[in-house]
Amino acid sequence: MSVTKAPRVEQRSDTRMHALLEAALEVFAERGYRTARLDDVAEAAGVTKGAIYHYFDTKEALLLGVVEHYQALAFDRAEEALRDSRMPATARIRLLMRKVFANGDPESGQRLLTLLIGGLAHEVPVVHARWLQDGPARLWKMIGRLVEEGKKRGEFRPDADGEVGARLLVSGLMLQRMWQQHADDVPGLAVDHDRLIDSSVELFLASLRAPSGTRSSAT
Amino acid sequence: MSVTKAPRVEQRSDTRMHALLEAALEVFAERGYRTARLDDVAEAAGVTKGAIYHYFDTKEALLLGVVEHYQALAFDRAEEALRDSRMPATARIRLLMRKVFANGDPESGQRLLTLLIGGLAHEVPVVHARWLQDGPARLWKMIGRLVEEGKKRGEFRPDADGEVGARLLVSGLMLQRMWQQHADDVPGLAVDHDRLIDSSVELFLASLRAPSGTRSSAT
Amino acid sequence: MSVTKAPRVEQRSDTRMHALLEAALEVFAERGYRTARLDDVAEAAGVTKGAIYHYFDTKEALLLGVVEHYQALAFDRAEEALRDSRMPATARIRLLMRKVFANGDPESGQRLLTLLIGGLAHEVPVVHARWLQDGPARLWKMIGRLVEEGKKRGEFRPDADGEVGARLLVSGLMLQRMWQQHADDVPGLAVDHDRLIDSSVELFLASLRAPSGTRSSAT
Amino acid sequence: MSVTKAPRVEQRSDTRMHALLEAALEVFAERGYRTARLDDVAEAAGVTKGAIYHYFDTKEALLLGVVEHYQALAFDRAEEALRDSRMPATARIRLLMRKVFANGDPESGQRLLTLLIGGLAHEVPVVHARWLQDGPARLWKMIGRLVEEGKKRGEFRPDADGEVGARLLVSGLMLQRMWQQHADDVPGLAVDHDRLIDSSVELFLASLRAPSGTRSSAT
DNA sequence: CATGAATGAGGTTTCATTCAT
DNA sequence: GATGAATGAAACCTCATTCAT
Repeated sequence: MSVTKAPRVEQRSDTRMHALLEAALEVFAERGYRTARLDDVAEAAGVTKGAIYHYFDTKEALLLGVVEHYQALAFDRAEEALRDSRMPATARIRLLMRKVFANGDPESGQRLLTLLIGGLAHEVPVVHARWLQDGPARLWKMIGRLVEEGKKRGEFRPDADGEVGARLLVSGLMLQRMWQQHADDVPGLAVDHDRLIDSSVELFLASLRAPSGTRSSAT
Repeated sequence: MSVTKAPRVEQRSDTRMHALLEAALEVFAERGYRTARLDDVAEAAGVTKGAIYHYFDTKEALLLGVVEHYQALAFDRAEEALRDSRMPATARIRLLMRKVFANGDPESGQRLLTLLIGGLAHEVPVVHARWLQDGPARLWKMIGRLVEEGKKRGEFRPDADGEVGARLLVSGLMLQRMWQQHADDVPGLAVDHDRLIDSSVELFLASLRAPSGTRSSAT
Repeated sequence: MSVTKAPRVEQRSDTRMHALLEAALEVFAERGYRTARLDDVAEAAGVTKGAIYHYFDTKEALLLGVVEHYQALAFDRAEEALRDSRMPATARIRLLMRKVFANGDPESGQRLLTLLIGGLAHEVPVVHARWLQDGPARLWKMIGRLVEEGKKRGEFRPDADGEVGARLLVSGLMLQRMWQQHADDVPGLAVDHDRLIDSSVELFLASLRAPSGTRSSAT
Repeated sequence: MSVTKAPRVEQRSDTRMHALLEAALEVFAERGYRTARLDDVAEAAGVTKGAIYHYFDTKEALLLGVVEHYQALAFDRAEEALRDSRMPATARIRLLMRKVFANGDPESGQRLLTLLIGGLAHEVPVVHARWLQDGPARLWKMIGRLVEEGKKRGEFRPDADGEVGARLLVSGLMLQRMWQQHADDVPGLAVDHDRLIDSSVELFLASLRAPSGTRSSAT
């Protein structure tokens, strides 16, 4: 009997946990971490404030939970993209960026970024630093490695500063995406989401590409 | 006591005002707008909390003062860069980006960005939206116009998405600069400041450049 | 599961009850009644919080249970001491105090006192008043009666204020015992437990004793 | 002008401070430290809750302020009693106990004891330990020294355990006094205040006194 | 009987803003 | 103009108590 009891509890716990993470992302991104009240999170999750404390010791722990959860999701997609193929670096970079930035739910992606890039640096420096290292920095290092591969294969010119390029691509897309959340308030801010990603990636690739005619010299 | 007060009210006011703006930038950027206490600003400016209310009606008004002051400074430099020359678009873009991002006091530039990109979106949406429009968006539109010019002159290939490129350049550099403030806590985050700007600009220009061999091969 | 439950409900109930009382004394004395959490009591008793409510309606009821249980224990010993003998008052007082204060488990005695003398007065006035009446006051009245007996037999001088003396003896010993729990933190606080009791009783008796040689002269 | 400003501020500050200390003693003793709400203290002092934080960083700091303030007052009286005289030890002990326990405001004395003996041990161990050391323990050591003097002069018998006696006297009186606050709820608890002190001291002295007629014969 | 998730009232602490001096 | 004491509205967190399973 105790065999069947445990799973049920886990099941329920997991469901609630998940609901809390979603609600927290929503509210934190909407209001900002500091500004957001736990009451709001609770309400969004359909529970009362106190219930949150069954799952997270502290407001900050809840935030950390959110960050880790969604970061893991994003990198699962990212690594899947890289594992799948033995395509040219160019194609793999395109795929990687699509997987990371153009996921099914653009809303939640924007939200997370708004939350993470914004205020967190001051409000919860530890969480912020951790995210910076395990998120953006990790991503541009992935791209950096693909660029190196591409250079070896002669796809890219050997003198391009791929590291900085990768940083620019990642940071630029992130900030643009975050700002899209304010598209309504700032005239001229909105861009089509797919155009943003595609053009950015193509420009990035173009900036690295070996000038035509010099294909196989280099390295 | 009233004898000495009258003569240089304006003078003293301006000095105090300036001291307050500097102190506010410092404290807001250090602690974040919400987290920062007016007591701290007052202390940094060498006055008492109540005195702030002689110059600014509200904490938010103080913030707005800071944003406008430093934004004006940045765009004075920017427009000076554009007005000065009739050089090729390539060169003008280089100059513009240098003026905006590589100003004499990298500290204060970083600080301002940290403040503005960060939490402000949630905490003071009005100020944030205003800055977004008058700052970053204005800058990438400037660049966008230069790109159009360059296309007309044959410096750039006509099919490049200059608008998105300009956005990426501006956003990417801003976010990278902001993150540099956390270089100590996140291993592998630091980049040389000049390399960041130079490489970014060169890659941006490279991505727009007409493919070698075609066109007239001019710089 | 329901197969094993029925047979020894009573048995188990009593055991659980007892475990709860012990655990509650331990936790209440350690942390204080208010500060102590029912979770802690439950954990110390090896059950879950909810289970407590099968035995006690309320936290306060649990406390009352503890007080009555241990108070009864103490007075069982006390009355046994008095019933046993027809000795001189002096000897009976010695015996009484030993039974009450020098019981087998000095730990639990201290704990109880710590709990009862401490904060209870404010936190649970009803329980406190009840304990005061049925515990200390009852004890010093017992002693008072023994003193009266002693006076009649000429063991004690008739003008001694036995009532106040008994109060002083009881209160003094209780508070000293309670404070011994902090012997580690306060230098110079510790005293040997037996010396405390013996010396106190002897001094009390000496203070009552008829002056030598002046047996019948009074005042 | 600044000459006259400072004193006035100090003056006001001191007055408020004092009002807060009095109010805090009142409320803490009435409700217990934990149970007491800062709102109540504020109300009793005629200010709002927030104002307390101008004078004390924390609820605990306020408590510490109260303890130190009233402890200092009590020991000022005590030391004055000892300094004044070259009387026999017997007389000095009587005077000391009177000064400490029978001060002009029996209410506030009781209150303080109620606060200090009660719950503090669990709730604010640091403050409690400090008080124990600087208050009761210090007092019974004072008495202990007087007893030693009295032994040298032949006032007291040399074999009496003065140390334990002093402890008993101090603890007993304190606890009795504290309990007097509940005299209304517990029948038979009340004693006349002066009788309590006088009889206690006389019994204490009697217990130490050399048996009549055996002045120099020792043990 | 036992569990443990959920509730919700309550209290300390912070800080922008006001105002008498 | 400047001061700084006072206000009072939030917001996080705790925990006794309930109840469906």
